[in-house]
Amino acid sequence: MHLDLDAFFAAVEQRDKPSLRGKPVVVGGTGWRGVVATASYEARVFGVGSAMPTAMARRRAPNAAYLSGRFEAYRTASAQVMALVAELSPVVEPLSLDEAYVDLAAAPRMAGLTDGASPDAAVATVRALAGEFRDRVLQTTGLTVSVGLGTSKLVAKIASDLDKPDGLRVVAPGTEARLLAPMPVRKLPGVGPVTEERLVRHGYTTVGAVAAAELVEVVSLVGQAHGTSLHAHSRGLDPRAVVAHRESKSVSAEETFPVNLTDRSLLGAQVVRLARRVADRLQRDGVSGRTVTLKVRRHDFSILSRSSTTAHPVDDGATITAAAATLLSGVDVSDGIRLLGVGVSALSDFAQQDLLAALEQTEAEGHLVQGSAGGGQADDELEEVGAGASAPGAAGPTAGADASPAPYGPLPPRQAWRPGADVVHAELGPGWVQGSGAGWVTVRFEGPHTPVGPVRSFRVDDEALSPADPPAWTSTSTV
DNA sequence: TCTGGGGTCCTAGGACCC
DNA sequence: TCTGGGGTCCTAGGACCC
Repeated sequence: MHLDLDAFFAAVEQRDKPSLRGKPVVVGGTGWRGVVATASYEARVFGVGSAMPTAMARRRAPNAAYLSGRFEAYRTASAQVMALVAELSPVVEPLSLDEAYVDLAAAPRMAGLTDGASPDAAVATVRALAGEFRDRVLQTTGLTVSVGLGTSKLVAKIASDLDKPDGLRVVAPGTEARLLAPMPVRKLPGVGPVTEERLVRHGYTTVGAVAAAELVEVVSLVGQAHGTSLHAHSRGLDPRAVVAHRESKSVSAEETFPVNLTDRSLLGAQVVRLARRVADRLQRDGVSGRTVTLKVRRHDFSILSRSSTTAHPVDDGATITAAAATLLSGVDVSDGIRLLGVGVSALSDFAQQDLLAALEQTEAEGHLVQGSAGGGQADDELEEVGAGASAPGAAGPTAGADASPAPYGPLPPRQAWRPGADVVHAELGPGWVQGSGAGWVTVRFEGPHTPVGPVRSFRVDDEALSPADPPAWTSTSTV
């Protein structure tokens, strides 16, 4: 089974904000350089879609609500759904906050039905199971989910898209190739704009056309690995297993600036911030990595990357900053830098290493390893890799004090008063930010279980107004 | 209209080793 | 004396996904 929450971010917003139900809602970057993450179905009518620049969306749907997103609320809703998924089967592969594969062959309810002995019974059982699951998701989260079921990941994923939104589709065993054949090649996961163009240019417009081609022909068009899987997928074949626990292979942070940057000291300060974010997450996850990568998007939108690999894994901000700053020093920034990114890959399990190193050291020297939080590397390693840390603004031991001034331009609007954010007023209670600017915040006072609420405006520094946690959504059904 | 942020996987070339 | 073939690791770029 493949499941996919419908217009997930926008749906959570409409659930929690009664005044937005039935209205066009766009979640994503709300600044000049923002893009759309999710558009509600009402917004899609206007031609607004994912990955579209927000500026374009505003032209197409000027009356939509533009919200910057509340990831805490999305994470909570996602966790609730994933908990329900876990009741179906122990083998679940999450793809993102709103998508997952479930191996129903490992589900208790399917015992004895997946050996092909009785396809009809299997289809019936699977349909009932999926239907009940969808009911439970709606009941406990207030969200609709589309599910697809089939004999492989490929088929399940394509199926979940067919009856969207709020859909349930089962593709019976043996009917896969027939279902796929008339579809445009672009429908196959892994076929993007470039591959589509290449295939269509050679006459392969439908999945069936690819299925009828020789493997060597497909491989010659799109490459060995891609060609092999594409050819199999076109025939409805997909041997990939549902993998429950996938180790992450890289950790990165990147940021597009409001204006292009050419000043090296400003860029250096950004490298420090990004490296610190990456280090925090590495330490939180208990991993470290040997390869540090600097990503640069230039004024013309082209991307350049530079990487360096060290002998020992690193996870601390100062070391990652030093490596990234050295990489940046070799990049021409004179034409303007639009985005910087810092990443760490070639990850290894830090926690285990840490434990071992600490144990050895304790035994050998009779004291515990000292170091930064989560850091347990031998001191000489840190010195070796960190040597030559001459990054502009490279944080020394005083790092952590977060009182640094904004590195460029005017301060952005307070995080707490971004459009869509949850707030609470001392007298008027909970609400959410409709908009802010010119020293004022506009708040609508309503919650997931209230009627559409009233709007009031306040000075941005009004002490009665403060940021709030996302409102709790409680099941309305008693079934 | 002017393009986010977090990832994965693949390819190709060069260095190096046996 | 000039040269094979296979393998690993690293770097850079690119397609694709949500």
